[in-house]
Amino acid sequence: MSTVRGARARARIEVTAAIKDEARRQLAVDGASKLSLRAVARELGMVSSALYRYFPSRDDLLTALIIDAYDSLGASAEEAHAKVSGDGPVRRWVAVCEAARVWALAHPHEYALIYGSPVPGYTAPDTTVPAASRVALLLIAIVREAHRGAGVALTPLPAELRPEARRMADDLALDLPPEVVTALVAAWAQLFGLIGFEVFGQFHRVVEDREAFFRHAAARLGHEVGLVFPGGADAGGTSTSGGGAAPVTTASDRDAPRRGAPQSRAPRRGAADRDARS
Amino acid sequence: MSTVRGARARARIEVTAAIKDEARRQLAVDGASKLSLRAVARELGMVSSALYRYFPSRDDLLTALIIDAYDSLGASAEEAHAKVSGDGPVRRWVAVCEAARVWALAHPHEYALIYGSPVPGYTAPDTTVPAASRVALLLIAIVREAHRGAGVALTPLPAELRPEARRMADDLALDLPPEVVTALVAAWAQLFGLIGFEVFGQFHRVVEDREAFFRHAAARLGHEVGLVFPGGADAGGTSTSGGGAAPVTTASDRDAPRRGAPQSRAPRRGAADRDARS
DNA sequence: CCAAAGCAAGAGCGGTGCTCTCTTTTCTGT
DNA sequence: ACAGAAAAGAGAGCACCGCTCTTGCTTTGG
Repeated sequence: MSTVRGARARARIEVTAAIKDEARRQLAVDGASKLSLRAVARELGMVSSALYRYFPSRDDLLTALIIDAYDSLGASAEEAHAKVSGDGPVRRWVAVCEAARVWALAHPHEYALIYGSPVPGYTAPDTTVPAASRVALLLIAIVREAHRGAGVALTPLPAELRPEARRMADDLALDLPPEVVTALVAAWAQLFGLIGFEVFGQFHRVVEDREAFFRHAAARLGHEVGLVFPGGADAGGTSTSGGGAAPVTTASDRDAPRRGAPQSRAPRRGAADRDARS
Repeated sequence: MSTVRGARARARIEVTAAIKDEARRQLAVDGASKLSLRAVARELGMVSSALYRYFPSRDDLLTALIIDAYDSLGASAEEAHAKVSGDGPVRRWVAVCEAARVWALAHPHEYALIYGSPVPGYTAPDTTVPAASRVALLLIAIVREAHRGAGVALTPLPAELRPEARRMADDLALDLPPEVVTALVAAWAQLFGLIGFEVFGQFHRVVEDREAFFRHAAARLGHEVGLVFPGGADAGGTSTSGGGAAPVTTASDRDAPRRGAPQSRAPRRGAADRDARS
């Protein structure tokens, strides 16, 4: 009953997919705000009114594209994560961040659709929530596992933020300390700040080697959420001292004890963290 | 030069301002993509074609609005900075960040215009650059002064990033070490990541006490660029040691399992419902 | 004072999202 | 197997959009 529900049902699925494909194609050319039902219909050889049999309005088509974009991004991130699932948390964290960046650069207009300015007069329905959460859930899972496994390094919260931090911890991941959850939410937003600036061209004439820059920034973000850098390499294997964990030099700031011996018994391929990729 | 150049010239200036005002008003209601020259003209009691005497196209009107928005944001930030110019670098840093956030929340559509998805088919002319740089220059100035004064804490860079970091340092602020410039650029993007997520509704049902959250995140950002926290106060005055600088305590070390085993990373539906833009 | 320049108005072009009606095709219950 | 229901396409039409071009009127500077 579920497989072939008749020629009509199958045709509907196909036409729906064709509409979304053509819409996505136009999206990549003209951007979301120029998405035109008539143009899509024209390209598909149908008449504009016929599209309304499939999507009751332009906004509904947009919603479908948004969900697809979230899912595409989420799938990319999950796939990248799965590829390094045996590695340490920092590496997994950076892998997910990089996957998000790569996806965004490959699909700038779809990225704009989901993380850019909201389309005015349009509010995304709750149907988008599960798809939208995938990357965040991945990040949470990485940090949670790091916490469960090797432990995470905590940064104390100011008093004024403590109740809110506890609330967020309750909402999002009950088994993580509020300090970590707070840092995680911030890192989540900051990650897409980095990606957005690159995709939207704000780094034009500012950052040239954007891949290296992003990798470093993502690693710093990972440190910020408390992931412990094994073996002492932030990202290069050549940095001094124990990891990006603590500032190292100049005047005033003397650093605090790191957890774990800096160089002792790299549990796994610590230092080569990212050199393997170049 | 701007003295009375005849009634006609003055009228032109006034009408131009009136058009921009009305356009801004519509922007705040309907958003950038719904900006309609005809509607502006209608509201102003003129005919649509007359507007083209003042702005040769819709995009040129948009450019004018963009520059105004950058300038408005920049002025807000500079004003906030001036108000705390006697304080330490962290305070000034956070003040500028908060000013940007407050401005963005007060002018969400103008914020979307300058930091949201770029309008497709529209590329901002170089005329926008000076206005767009004001906030960044302010952040640079704060860090530079902190560096000259109390010294900043450095975070070592990975080898692969060093050439690029040096290049950025040369471009942006010759008298700052590359490590700081790199962190500064990252913090700049991350700051607008935080603001953007809040303005665009990504924090809906995730962060409630957004002001406290932002203040903390901004302070962490300040630390990340090497600002030294005086007296150990993060934002409220309860943090230990030399500032939010270093992780202080570690989380559970309870049964750290051997990490060879592929643990299921059970995402476990943890009440994680967030809303994308609303 | 008068030609030149600036300006408003109107008509018009091709485009948009969307609705309504009418016809054709496919599915389904008896 | 067939009639009725449901789904789908076609086309006309509405009100809007950005933008262009032509036609007159007003201001201004030499």
